[in-house]
Amino acid sequence: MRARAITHATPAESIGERVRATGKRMTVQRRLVLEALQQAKHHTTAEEIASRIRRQYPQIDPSTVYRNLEALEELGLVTHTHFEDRVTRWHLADAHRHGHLICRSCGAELEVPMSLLEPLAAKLRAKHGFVADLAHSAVVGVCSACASVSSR
Amino acid sequence: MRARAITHATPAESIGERVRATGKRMTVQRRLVLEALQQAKHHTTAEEIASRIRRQYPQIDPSTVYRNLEALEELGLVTHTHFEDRVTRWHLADAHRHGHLICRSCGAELEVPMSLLEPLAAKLRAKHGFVADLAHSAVVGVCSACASVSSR
DNA sequence: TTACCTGCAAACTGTTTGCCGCTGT
DNA sequence: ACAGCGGCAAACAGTTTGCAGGTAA
Repeated sequence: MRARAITHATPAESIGERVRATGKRMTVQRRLVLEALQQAKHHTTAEEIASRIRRQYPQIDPSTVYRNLEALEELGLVTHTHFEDRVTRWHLADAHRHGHLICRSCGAELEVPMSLLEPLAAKLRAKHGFVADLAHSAVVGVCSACASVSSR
Repeated sequence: MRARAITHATPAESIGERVRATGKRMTVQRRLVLEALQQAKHHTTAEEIASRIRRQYPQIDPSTVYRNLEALEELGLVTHTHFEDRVTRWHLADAHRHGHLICRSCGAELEVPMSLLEPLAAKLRAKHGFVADLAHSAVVGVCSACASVSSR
């Protein structure tokens, strides 16, 4: 058995196959984008991905990162979410899905299990036939620490 | 009793008072921004506000609109929400609050009563002490029409 | 060999900022 | 009178696009 540089839920080989199966190619840059996403574990920004890649591949261009993220998202391998700023966060599609709570006062990020958000999704589906993706945008509010300070 | 140009829940006079009470001023441009927000009823963008004002006051500058929206938000007279694009939506703070559902397939916008979202907010408050503002960001997903098409 | 993909440079959108003269209070 | 405010122009961040040469399959 061949040694693997990457030990992850989805082996690099099958990702390569999925990419090639659609007529797309597995380039060095595309692999590096995928590796950067795996190493980050949680959500990252395109800029973070670019600068991480730049360490071993300095000529990487931001536009290449963006184009790859878009291509990989089309293949269903990558998804993105929105926080409170203007920056898109990216992660592997098979990564552990969860909701995000963002404190508008201190910027703290909390993660909550999807099971907590699911009842609302079920209600929206039942009442409006709307299939909500509650992990797509962070929930904005005030965290417990900031709330207790401001209520004094 | 004096006739009012604006008939709205919050009379223009008291808005002017609230503005002046904090050392800020009620300028022509600021009044026009407020009027544009009232006329739009629902969420609008800064650019929409600017172009609406431009009809009767052509020299208005986008930066003036932004600065006014920011100032009025500080006073609690105006709030903003985020949809799926990169554009901020603005509305009067006393406007009817509601949640937004945005279809990522056809772009349709649905409004839902806050009462539907409230149970989740209550849960987040109870479990995490997090005071969620569920009207701040639209809920992204797939509307019933698009969902039924794509599931065939 | 032929799409697909890359790096580079330039454009683009929504928004912010510095400056300086004007104006509401 | 004087701090707040407006218009203008320029800067800004994040992202997208056109191009021409390079490379995976």
